[in-house]
Amino acid sequence: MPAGRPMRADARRNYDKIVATARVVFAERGTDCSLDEIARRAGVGPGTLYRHFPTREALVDALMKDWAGRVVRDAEAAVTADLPARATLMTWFESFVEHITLHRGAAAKLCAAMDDPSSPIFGKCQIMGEANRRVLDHLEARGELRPGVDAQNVMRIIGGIASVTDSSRVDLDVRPMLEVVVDGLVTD
Amino acid sequence: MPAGRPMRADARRNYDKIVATARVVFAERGTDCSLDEIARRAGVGPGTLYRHFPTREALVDALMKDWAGRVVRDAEAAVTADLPARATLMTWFESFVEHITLHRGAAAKLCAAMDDPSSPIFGKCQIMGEANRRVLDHLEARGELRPGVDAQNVMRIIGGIASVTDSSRVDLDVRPMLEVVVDGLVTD
DNA sequence: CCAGAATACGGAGACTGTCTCCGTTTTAGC
DNA sequence: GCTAAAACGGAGACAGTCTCCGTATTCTGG
Repeated sequence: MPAGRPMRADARRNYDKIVATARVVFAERGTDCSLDEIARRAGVGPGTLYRHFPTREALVDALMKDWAGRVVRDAEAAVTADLPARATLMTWFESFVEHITLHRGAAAKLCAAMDDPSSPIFGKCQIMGEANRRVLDHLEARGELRPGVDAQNVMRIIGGIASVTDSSRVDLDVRPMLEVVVDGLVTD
Repeated sequence: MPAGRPMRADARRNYDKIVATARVVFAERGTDCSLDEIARRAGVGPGTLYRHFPTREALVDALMKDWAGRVVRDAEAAVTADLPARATLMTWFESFVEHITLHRGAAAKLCAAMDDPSSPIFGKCQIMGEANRRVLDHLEARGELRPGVDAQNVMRIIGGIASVTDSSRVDLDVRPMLEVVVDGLVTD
């Protein structure tokens, strides 16, 4: 991002207050909570919130500041652990699901943004996509992946599992589902 | 459903008008359109709509009157065609996705209702679940399915793929994704 | 066929959430 | 300090959900 000139002190203060409050409220009520409530609890007017974050996704994006680093780190860890393909994929996919379901409702938003370059969180999807490709390429190079598998589609499948799990009333275990996908990806 | 007494003539008339209009508006704008708009276009007051259909899902459910029959028929067809496991699953899963994405936004609602007996469309999920189990049981009996696969989870995975596809801005082909899942389900 | 009871209608409006506009306040730079 | 630029914040427009209750329609039995 172009630096522009530094933010004015009050702007910076409010920006930070909003982000901090959003983190709390998103955790409490999920990503679809009222934005005006966040503004109220942050002690700013709604106008201030919307000036800093024109859309809900822009706010979600701001919360994911250090998220990208964690994603890349986990992908790298899965690769360097140098385990059998099945274990590598399971580890990575579990991380994937965990990252994408940080807040309730986030998974569906991320999935929807995967093919929407105009979305503020499209960049995050790209990062996720690159991390995912990193893992798959590694396995492919070792011939442990079935040919013709598109990394983007793998991301969609795992994203779908995460979304469904996230929107379910009950607490589901994603691993059996991930195992099916893993079995569908590895060569035997 | 217990018959109760027959509906009053005007009630029946309005009920039918609302359902017919909802079919049109859902097709135009998806399952998340304004319910008041449906009422307006059906020429009834909002009160009337909400009396007949207390929730949006109750209305969705009413639209799926003949849906259940089609689902069961397709599952049966996939079984009786007696094709190899891969082809059977692909055929069935493609039908599954088609049925669950009848209207934009429907897939996510169906998935969320899968584990929510209080949802008006829970019954539809049950039907879908039984149809799906029917197909999987058939393959399992022939030893063409990997052991330990839970039909409910398969439904969630396919539902997830459908949801993600449905919410995507671009027009995706689900088949490559379904193929991964199929590969993960069949014995080689 | 008509009167009365039962049922259903419908729309005004309460409520909640989104988002904007613009008069007022705060900050930064000189 | 003074001024211009930047940011604030909250009133309020707008849209969607959903309810309440006075009014209208339908059904029933005499």
